Amino acid sequence: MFTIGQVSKMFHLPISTLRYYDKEGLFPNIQRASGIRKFSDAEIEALHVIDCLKSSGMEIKDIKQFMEWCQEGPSTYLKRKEMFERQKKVLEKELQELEKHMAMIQFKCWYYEQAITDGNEDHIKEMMPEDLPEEIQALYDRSRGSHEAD
Amino acid sequence: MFTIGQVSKMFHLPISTLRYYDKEGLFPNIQRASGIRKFSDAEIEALHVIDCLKSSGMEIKDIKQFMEWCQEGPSTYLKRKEMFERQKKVLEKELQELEKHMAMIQFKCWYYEQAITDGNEDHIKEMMPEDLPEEIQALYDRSRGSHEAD
DNA sequence: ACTTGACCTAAAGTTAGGTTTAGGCTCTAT
DNA sequence: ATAGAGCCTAAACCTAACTTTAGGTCAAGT
Repeated sequence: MFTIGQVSKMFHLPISTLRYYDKEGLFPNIQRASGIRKFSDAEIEALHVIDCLKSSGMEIKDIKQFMEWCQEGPSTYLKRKEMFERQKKVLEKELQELEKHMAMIQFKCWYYEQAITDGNEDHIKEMMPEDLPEEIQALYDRSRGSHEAD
Repeated sequence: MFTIGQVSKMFHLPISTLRYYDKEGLFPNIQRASGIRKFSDAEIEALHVIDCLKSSGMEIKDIKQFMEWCQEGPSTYLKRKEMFERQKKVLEKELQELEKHMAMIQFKCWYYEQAITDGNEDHIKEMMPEDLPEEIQALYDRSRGSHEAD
């Protein structure tokens, strides 16, 4: 069992945020000892899940919904599973985007390194349609994959 | 050269958002023909960069700063390169988090599949400290990697 | 006795990133 | 010539997710 202050340090979250989460119904079963919140394993687990679901952009109210399902017992197993499967797809898409953006950033790092070496962008821009070093070209192409291709 | 409507479709961004970006100074050199914005290659490239930088959580005002550096010419090459290098680190961290969260989601998918099969969570919870199937244990462990280990 | 630290609430305030509204201009096709 | 499409601005509005404020309880140490 932990106090709000301990949990705050554990998860690097302000106390005010934990209270806000509680108020929003994210710890539907939290116990209290004369008014003071007692964070048990259930709430710690909830916070891991919150971290995970928030990272894929899920809103507080939908996370709350999940927490409510957890209260309702076995009848909601399927809903809960489906929800994680949906989130899996969201994360997969996010991962793809992230890789695209990483390629662009690597390209840009190379680009500015060259520009610094050359003192200008003229040389690079001449190469730009197709005459980039193979590896760099690959980064560039990856960084624009599918903008109209969906 | 494209109109705002064409660009809106190209990037799947509302027209209002493009105008907002312009107002915030993200297209510092955009040309106009009798009041109407003309999006050239420079602005299209800017939008690719905006997409990329926004995805790592960079704020509009910092993206604006970058666009201003682009206006200032060769004297800012180093700043621009350093900025992309910082963002690279941000994305790398994001990638790590994403993988952690993916592991948790996969674990949860397995968990609820089991729960549905068993009709309850009792069996799983008994296994929970250490007796999970090896592959599942690996997911679980990855999903909690480094919460106090920093 | 009193100060300090850690907890509590309700309610107001903040911020970023848009979106909507209201009004107006200018082509083009009917 | 008039209706519709697509462009424009300024300014008001919106929302989620917090954060801050103001005021209060309670236990431990000095």
